[in-house]
Amino acid sequence: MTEIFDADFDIVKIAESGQCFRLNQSGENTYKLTAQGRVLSAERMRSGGVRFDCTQAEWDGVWCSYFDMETDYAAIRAAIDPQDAYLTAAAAYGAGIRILRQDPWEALISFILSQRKNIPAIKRCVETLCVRFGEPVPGHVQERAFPGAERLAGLELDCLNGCSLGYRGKYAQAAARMVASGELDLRKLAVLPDDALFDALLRVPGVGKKVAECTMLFGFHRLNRFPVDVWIERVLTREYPGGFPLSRYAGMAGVLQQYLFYYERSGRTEERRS
DNA sequence: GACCAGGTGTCCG
DNA sequence: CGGACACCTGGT
Repeated sequence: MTEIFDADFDIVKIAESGQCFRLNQSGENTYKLTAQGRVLSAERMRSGGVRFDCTQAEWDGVWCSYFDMETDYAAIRAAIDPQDAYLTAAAAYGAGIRILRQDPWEALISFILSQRKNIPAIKRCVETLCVRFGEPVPGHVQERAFPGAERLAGLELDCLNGCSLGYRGKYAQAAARMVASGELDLRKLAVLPDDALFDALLRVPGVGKKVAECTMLFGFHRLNRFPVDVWIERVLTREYPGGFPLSRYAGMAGVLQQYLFYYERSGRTEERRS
């Protein structure tokens, strides 16, 4: 067991933030995450802390980095323009969200599958892929890891489409084959500058601007990226008709995007106005 | 049954 | 080069 106390760590908000699809509520106060070839349970304590069912060594070696504990999110919020009341409110509301360091491959496929799907549907098809094609997680009978590129690359399209991927099945298959063949080397992409990484991702079928941005932010931890989906688009037209001041927030735009996204999805803005 | 959901590729003008 | 439009599938 490891317990952390950090005002800037809210497992509920992270789970609801829509950045990852394998962190889910498993009990009244517990959440379960499958990632890093492991399963982690987290329990919210009355004390305000979060207790994990892992050793201190496992926390230090794996999860501390996965949850991006080295980034100072309070400092990012402190950098927000105090004149920007909307962003200030969104950030206060979303405090506790962190950008996870997800596996680039898993993020790439997950966001390819996300297009024109709602979050429950995305979670369902990711879960089905894992159950059918993923390797068991060591030490756990039930849990499956996210299937590797080689595994997906070897599947017939029918097998993929059996997981409710719809027209995205052929995209996922093509991406898997690019990665499995080495045509798309995610380890090499990881060291590319932002622009080059973005261009490389756009070459994958089914990856457009939005999916590339999400893959960069959530899979490659490029905190400067600012994915614009329909929710963010709504915020931008309503609150930032003159444009969002991206240049002011170099290196942290992605974090602010998460705050805006979470705030918009919560419906807080509408409530305040009615 | 029409319509939409955290888009993308394609085809028009 | 911007703007329609189709696309799988599950839910309202």
